[in-house]
Amino acid sequence: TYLSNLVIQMYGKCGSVENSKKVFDSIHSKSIYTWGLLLIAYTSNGYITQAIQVFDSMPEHDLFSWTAMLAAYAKSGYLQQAKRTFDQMKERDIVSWNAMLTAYSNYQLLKEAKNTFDMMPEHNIISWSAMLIVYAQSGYLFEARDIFDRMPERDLVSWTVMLVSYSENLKPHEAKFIFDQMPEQDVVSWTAMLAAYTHTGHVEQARHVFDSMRERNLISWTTMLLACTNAGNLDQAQGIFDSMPERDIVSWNALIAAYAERGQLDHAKRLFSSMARWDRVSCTAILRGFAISGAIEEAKVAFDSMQEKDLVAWNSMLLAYARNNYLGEAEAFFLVMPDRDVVSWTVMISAYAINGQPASARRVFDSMPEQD
RNA sequence: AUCCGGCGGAGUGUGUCCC
Repeated sequence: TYLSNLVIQMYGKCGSVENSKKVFDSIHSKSIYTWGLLLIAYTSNGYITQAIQVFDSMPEHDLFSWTAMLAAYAKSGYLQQAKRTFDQMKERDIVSWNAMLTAYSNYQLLKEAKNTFDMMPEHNIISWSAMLIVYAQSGYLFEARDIFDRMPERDLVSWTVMLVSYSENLKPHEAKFIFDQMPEQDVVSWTAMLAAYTHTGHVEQARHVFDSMRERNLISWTTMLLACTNAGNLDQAQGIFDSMPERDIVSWNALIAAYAERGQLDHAKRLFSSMARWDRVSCTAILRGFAISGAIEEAKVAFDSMQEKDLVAWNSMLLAYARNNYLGEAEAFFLVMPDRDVVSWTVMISAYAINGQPASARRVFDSMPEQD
């Protein structure tokens, strides 16, 4: 059983949840600890349905399983369920409080995050970091900095969070200042610094950071690739891509999107067809390339080929119709969309407005449920 | 034998003056 537990955990960490389950099933006397391992195998690989099943089948729950379930709900987009789980807990420790807090932080619910923070019996470095993030992401950079200054202790992660906060608010110089002050740096903070320059179009500095890194991983390489594409240096980006020691679907998608955005469909298609597999980001990127080139039918093919379409994909297809003056198709498409957000409405309304049909624009505008 | 079941940090796709 000792060994079996280890094996469940090992498979879980490798993403082989089926194997975790097999080993689990082969164990006769399952401890709460064993149940917990299977639960984590599912939650950490995004299998929310199976996680719920395991949770509901467990003979008893401890703090670990409650907290794991709470976090799993939050990560899968079920914030209400996460909250309900939290409320049902008989006892809570700082980890479960933090899980609830970071859930709110991830959903950018500043008020709820702050309430949770204030209600917690104690705080640790993770609680402070979560608050820092939610303030920074809500645009309250000064408050975020204040939290950083008031934190009782800081570690590598808190320093990096502060750096990223400046980066996300497009303040690369402040980010660099933090970077230079950090007691130590690792590949994550280096890459965050690289990203700060990338987002703001400082290719030279990005290049300098990249060249100074003593360790690089996939993410660093992809960020450098983006620094080139953002500056319009697609040849350099391709060069980076070609010299990457390894590539994953994100790096492929990044380069495809860059070609697609500039209407370099031949390059985009060449890459796309060389990929081992596609996800909805790849498909949406190539869709956009078709749309920009006016190849509306091929765009639709790309759209239809997507396994799971999200709102971004739907909006991209809507925009493909709208930008190519297929207004009738656009509205028909708009009406069958399973979901609409402010982007969908904006695209639809401006499609009519740009085409000199203010009455139709107005009609769509007035049919919006909430006019934000 | 420091770590070794639950919480925090970096990369890809959609609209938004003008261009």
